[in-house]
Amino acid sequence: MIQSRDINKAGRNTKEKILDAAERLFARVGFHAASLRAITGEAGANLAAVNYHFGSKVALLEAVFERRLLPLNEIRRTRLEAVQETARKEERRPTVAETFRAFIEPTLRFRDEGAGAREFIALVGRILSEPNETARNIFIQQMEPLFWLLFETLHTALPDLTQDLLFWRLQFAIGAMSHILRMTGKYPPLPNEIRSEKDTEALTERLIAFATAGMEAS
Amino acid sequence: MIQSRDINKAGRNTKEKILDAAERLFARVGFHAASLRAITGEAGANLAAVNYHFGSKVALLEAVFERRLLPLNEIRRTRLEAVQETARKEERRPTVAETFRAFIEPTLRFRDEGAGAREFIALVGRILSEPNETARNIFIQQMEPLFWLLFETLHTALPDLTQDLLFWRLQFAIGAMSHILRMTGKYPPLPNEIRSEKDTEALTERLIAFATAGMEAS
DNA sequence: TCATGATTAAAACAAACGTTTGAGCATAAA
DNA sequence: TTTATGCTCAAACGTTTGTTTTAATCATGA
Repeated sequence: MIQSRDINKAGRNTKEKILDAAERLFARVGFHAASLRAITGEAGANLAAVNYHFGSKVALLEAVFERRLLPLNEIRRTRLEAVQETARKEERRPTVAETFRAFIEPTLRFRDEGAGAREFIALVGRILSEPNETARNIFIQQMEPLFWLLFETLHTALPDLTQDLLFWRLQFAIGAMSHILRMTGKYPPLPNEIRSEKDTEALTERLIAFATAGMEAS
Repeated sequence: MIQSRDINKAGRNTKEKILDAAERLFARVGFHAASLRAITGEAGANLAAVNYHFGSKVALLEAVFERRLLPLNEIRRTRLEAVQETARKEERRPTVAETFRAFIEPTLRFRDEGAGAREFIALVGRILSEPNETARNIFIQQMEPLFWLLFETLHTALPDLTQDLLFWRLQFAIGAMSHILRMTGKYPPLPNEIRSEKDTEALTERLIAFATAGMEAS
């Protein structure tokens, strides 16, 4: 009875299968357009299972976030603090490149930790541009402390920039990142002669280089 | 009878009021979430008027696009071609900065051409990240030739970049631009001590500087 | 003045949505 | 066995969606 949740494998599997399917569909078609019938259908579960296990659709979205965003944010927070700590010990300012690397590398690397993680990363990019406020607010709420840690680190890296200018340039960088996170597969107008670079590591380096140069623009 | 559409002022006003309201609501809540009842309600028109005047909801979206996107794209195309022409006459390569200026300046300036235009620009940013394919495809279809003109101009400006690298950096820049186009009002986690820079011209310069530096990153 | 076509109004349509209900089934504790 | 609990299931709930229909209203040319 106490650990019935762990013993009842059917129940646990249903809950996780719903989480997986929701992650996939939220990322692919957005929160609003992903119906509970489509989610439970893909999960092989009953329609009522969502409201039984999670309470509501938005609670399901929160659960999808918490399962992956908390660990991911923990990694990014740790790496950002490590950048600050290292720079402090070496009595220098953190560089913009290493700051962005601490943030971007774990984010894009997350894509290679299994199919579900890849869908989740696309979901992050998708939610950042969701028109629906309830969906976006859930995400922003979990993101805001990390955003300001990133902002603060960049501020010490670029002390000559006004906070106003720094804020907007960071928004540009976030826009660039979330845009490519959203780009799953056939997204852009497809170039035929251009080989689409799927390699995560190469894309990471390119994004870091782009964002760093943009932040440091004279 | 022949020009009854022009004579009947009530009808013309209804059609345009619907276009205005649709523009506003599509930008604010997205295509999917903007119901025809909300649109016609805000326009002060009857629900059936949309299907009478436009045929369907997606046709309404197309009409909203065509009213403003065609003139805007014409301006951007002309300016991009002028950049190429000027560089050719002066026997030099176009610069990245003037290329981006030709594209970004008309886009953001469009915001100051009345309230409706401002909503439309937000809509452009919104549609670029719409999960709904039908909505996005309508936009991409009208955008694609301009995208490749921009790509080609940047390619001559940066001949040392591989097409693959250029493509991705341009995607980064587009992501940055569409992100701020979407940022109407209270969008980002609001900084209190940071004065939000609303001035279009200043924002344009900042975006051009950021994108240019990113494209030219070593 | 009358007829005609354009436009609006109100109502209804089927479909899809999130959510709720209550019965049924399994398993563990008493 | 009996009781209780966790879970699944089919069915229905009331809304809301885009679209269609039918009748009424309006402006205009003959």
